[in-house]
Amino acid sequence: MIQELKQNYGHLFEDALLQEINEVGTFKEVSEGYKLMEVGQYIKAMPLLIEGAIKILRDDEDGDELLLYFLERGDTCAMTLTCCLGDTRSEIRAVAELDAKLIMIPIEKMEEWTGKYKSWRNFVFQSYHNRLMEMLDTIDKIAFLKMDERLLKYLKEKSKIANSNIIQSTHQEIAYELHTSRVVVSRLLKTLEKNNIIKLNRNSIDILKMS
Amino acid sequence: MIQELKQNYGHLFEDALLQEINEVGTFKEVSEGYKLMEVGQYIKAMPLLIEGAIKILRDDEDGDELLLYFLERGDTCAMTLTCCLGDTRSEIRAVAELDAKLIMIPIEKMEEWTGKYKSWRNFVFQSYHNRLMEMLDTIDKIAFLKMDERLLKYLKEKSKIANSNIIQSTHQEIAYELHTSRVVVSRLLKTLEKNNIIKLNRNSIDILKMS
DNA sequence: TTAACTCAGTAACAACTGTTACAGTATGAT
DNA sequence: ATCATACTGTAACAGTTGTTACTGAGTTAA
Repeated sequence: MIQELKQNYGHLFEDALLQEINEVGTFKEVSEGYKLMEVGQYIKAMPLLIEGAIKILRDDEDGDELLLYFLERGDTCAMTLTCCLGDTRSEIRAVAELDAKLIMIPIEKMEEWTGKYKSWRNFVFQSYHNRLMEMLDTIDKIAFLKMDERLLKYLKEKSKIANSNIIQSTHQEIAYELHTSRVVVSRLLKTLEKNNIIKLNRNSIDILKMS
Repeated sequence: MIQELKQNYGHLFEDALLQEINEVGTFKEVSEGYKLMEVGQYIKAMPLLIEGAIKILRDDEDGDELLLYFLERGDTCAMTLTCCLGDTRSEIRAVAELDAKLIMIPIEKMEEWTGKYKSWRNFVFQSYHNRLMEMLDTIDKIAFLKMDERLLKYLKEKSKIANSNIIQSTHQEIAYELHTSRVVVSRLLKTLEKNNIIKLNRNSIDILKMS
């Protein structure tokens, strides 16, 4: 495991810390769609993402959902960090967007390392910072943009994460993540296709213009 | 200053830290409406709120705005924390919601103290946690609630912050903070009045039912 | 090849929100 | 008292989004 760790986090952490991570961390490999975290679940470990992508979703009590943001290589889940402190339950749901490789750190180490390693502390602060910025961005989108703009941004983000111009999703799946209905998504996608921005196929969408 | 510091933060921080805060912090008293932070401004100090309340607003490029959340006694601004790290500009606007008393800490101390004092570290983490939870709450409101529910929640929050059943705002001011139009606010408020939930006056609203 | 199922396209309509316009009332300044 | 201004109420309408219903085209399994 140590080589993948060094590759992704070597520039961030000092050797002693990398050594400790290697000792206490457990390697985990999950496939696309794997549920890493459910709402209400207690958090026992903190993930360091080595490869792949994870999507973070917010659920409300009526079963509605909304995509908050994606995590990529080098990221960790700030929600996990934050939950460790209060020993509270998860407020969000985490699902593998792509096949992913993770190192799971027992939460007891969290506090120990924040005192011991400056690099760890900075990593944690930086993670909080990134996540707050993502949340702000999410708020901007739902507060200030109309559905057609949100949809287009969503498609571009998905495309970037998957590193492909082809998005493998049904209209229904997109509707869930944007918290709207399938019919609305179909309608807006059709308009995007008419404007030669995308091409629609069954179960997939080609992005033609990345502008 | 030391007595107000001890009163509000004495249970959180050890004496040595309180002493340091007292030495390097500067006391600041501002009145309602005072702009503590504009978008794009560099951040030179971190505020510890002693008394009063501060509202945190998000602006978009078209001059539209949206209320994110309120800070109260004992809170600090996580956005400030986060900006200190990257030496970046503020992403938000902060305005005194009520007359407020603050202690301003030079940002150089931030990192020094996170290494030195466990209580400070925990305070900073807890602040991040609280702010992330507030942001989640804000997202819930704008994503899952209709305008009438958002309006009612807004009124109740304002009332709680001001510690009064009377809200001193015009419909236009409310419209700005909810990112909608004055006419929509007037319309929905009228409906709330018809349902005996509020009473409307010029420049103020009485909340009748707090349920 | 059927049958069952999933997915996408479309129309018609409803609900909610945003916009424009105008009227009336309260407030404060001169 | 008069005037200008700020605030609120209301109507009429437009635009966006959400809902229901139905159709037909792919896909998969028996």
